[in-house]
Amino acid sequence: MMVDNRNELDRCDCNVIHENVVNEVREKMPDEENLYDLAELFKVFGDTTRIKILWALAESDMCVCDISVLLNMTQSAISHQLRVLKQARLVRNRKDGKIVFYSLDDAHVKQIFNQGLIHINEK
Amino acid sequence: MMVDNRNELDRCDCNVIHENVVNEVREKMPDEENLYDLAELFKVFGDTTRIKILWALAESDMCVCDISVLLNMTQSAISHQLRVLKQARLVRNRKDGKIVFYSLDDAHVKQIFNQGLIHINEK
DNA sequence: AAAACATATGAATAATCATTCATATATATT
DNA sequence: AATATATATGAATGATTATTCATATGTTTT
Repeated sequence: MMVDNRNELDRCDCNVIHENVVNEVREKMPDEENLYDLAELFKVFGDTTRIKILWALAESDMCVCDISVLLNMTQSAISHQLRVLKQARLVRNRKDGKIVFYSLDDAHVKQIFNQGLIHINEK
Repeated sequence: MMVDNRNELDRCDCNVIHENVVNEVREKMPDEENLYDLAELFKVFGDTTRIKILWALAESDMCVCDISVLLNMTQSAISHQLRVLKQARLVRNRKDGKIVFYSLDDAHVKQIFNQGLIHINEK
């Protein structure tokens, strides 16, 4: 009995229309892992509070309290988001007595943001 | 009676530590609207399925069915995500009979993705 | 030592959202 | 005309997550 080896997968409820296109694109797709990491990075950028924090830190190092005042949000909310940013290795912190200063830990953030703004303001 | 006009806001449960820093950063912050739009854009990028679709379309125009097969997902799931991408003006479509072809509607997407990959692979 | 302060964090809540399922629409084929 | 195909879409569901609240930790001041 012949095996059905068309490019038709169980999850897809339609037929392949352009098999060559699919195969060519498949070859050029980055690794699953890279695409996952990329989505995770953008997920971090996809929140107004975190965008604001990053933009602020691009201007100057700031302590948690300063950021809370700047964004008019509770210290707790800011601390939680700083943790997310730190886990994504987008910010780092240094302690000075009871004050903790945060700073940007990536030179590309501003560039990525500017690229995004270009898209937004284009149309 | 004196008005308390320190830079202390009701939402923040701590005192300003570096008022000058806060004021300087505040001046340089982009408009609230721009920051919101930026977060919205990155929110769209912050999903593996959408990242994959965009990356695929950067290689070649594809119909909905092709994309479903490529990503091994249902046509419905792909259609829903294509709608999100279209609303974000990241893709456009053209109809050819009963087939609908989607293509990238923005030249910067690939650049933004590459910047993101640089961050990911840096450390 | 006690009080005040800056920050961190766990649990709860509310909101958002990706996918699925069922079905609708539009076009092509028989 | 009837059937098959490609795509779109509304509702439901389950998962994720941003903020709040309460509280813990660590440091400084009195």
